[in-house]
Amino acid sequence: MLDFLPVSNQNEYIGYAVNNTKLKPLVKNERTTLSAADWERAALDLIAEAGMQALAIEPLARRMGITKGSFYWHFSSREALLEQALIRWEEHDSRNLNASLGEIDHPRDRLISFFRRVGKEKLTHEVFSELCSAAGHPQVEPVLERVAERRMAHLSAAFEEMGMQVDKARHQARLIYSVYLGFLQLQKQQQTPSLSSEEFDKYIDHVVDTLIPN
Amino acid sequence: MLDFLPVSNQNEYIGYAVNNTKLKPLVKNERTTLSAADWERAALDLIAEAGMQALAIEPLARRMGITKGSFYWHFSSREALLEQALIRWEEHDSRNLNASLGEIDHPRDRLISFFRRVGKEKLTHEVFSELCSAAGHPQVEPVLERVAERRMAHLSAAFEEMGMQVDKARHQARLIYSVYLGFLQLQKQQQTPSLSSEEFDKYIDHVVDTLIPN
DNA sequence: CATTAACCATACGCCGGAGTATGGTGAACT
DNA sequence: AGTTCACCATACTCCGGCGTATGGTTAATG
Repeated sequence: MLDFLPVSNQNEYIGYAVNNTKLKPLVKNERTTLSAADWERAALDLIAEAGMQALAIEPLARRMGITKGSFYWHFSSREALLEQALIRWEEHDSRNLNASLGEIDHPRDRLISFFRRVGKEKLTHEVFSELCSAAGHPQVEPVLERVAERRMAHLSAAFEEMGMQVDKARHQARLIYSVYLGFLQLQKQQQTPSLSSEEFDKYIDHVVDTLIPN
Repeated sequence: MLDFLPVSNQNEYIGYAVNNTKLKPLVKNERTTLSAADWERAALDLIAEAGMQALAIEPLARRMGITKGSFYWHFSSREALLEQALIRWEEHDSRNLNASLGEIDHPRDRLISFFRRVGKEKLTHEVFSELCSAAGHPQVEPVLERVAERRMAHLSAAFEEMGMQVDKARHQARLIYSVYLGFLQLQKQQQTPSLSSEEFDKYIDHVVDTLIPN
């Protein structure tokens, strides 16, 4: 299970739990107290599994073996939880993008790695996929827009580095990003080869061949 | 407003309304009785506007200026309505696909027209877009699978006609269909050029150039 | 003209999730 | 030792959609 923003809780919430109670890792605990971050992570897990419409606070609480009473101490509403969870996810995704594409020298390899990444980082992608299904949701929409902008900027930059003129690079970036989105959609429909088969590899090769120059 | 399966109501429902009451177009009517087909069309309209999760029977009834009492005469449940509405939509879409692609001679033009179709037939595409957001829904999933299969078969056939070997044609079809799905997604995120601008046309040209040989 | 059948309205009970109120508990500090 | 505070449980109310029951209305028909 990924962690989504490991520590650095300087901005934890507005004025609530800090949960620094782990100065001494007590003996019989392992039933310590929950923090807002725990709820956010659980929310993202649930979204990944069951989609946005399944994000209800009571089922979530049941799933965590706890009651609503806890939730409404950490958050003022369901909306607030979603907001924080989305922020957490977006930050995580943004860092991820830089980490996995920032340190690859050749732009061609960067582009290829963009596709290969679909298989890795499952949770992040599952969340993303569900968020895409919830475009139109007022809280989700701006997130998707920013993420798309960021990713397409990366792609576009890579193409420019490969000597493509700006307009064409933009178009190509949009095109590739569309392919990526469409792939996620087909994946949700179980209409994509099993992701680690040779069929899949051949398809990826085909995509790379037709979409990435050189 | 499109009609989705105009007449031919031989299979109207199981044994219910036939609604042939319009033998004499009476004078003061225009407040005639509703049929199951009316509910199905209204359901599709609602899905197109607000998505699957908004398909609730009471709001739908309000929207139609009527009450639940009518609905439960025509249908046994919300699920039954959805089922019929999806059947209606799928048939309509299937006929549409053949109509708009079946009579174009050159396969290249057929492929190009596949993209241009996104702009036309708004309602159908809006419904489709919302259905995509509801992949995972047990009643929607099989529909999406069949539709994807049908469309990719068309695309694949066109590429083969252009002299492409079978495997490559399949891959290319999947690729193009992915682009199409991704485009719909970006459209829902309002991140696609305004659909009738030159920006849009240039993008389409770029797509056609890089994805369609010759 | 009375009856039947198609169609719709009204009124109900049920369920599940959102919030609220309030009280309980354990650890930490004084 | 007692108070405080962070955290959680319990028990409500409210709301909106689902499905049912039942009765009303209208048109066709014998």
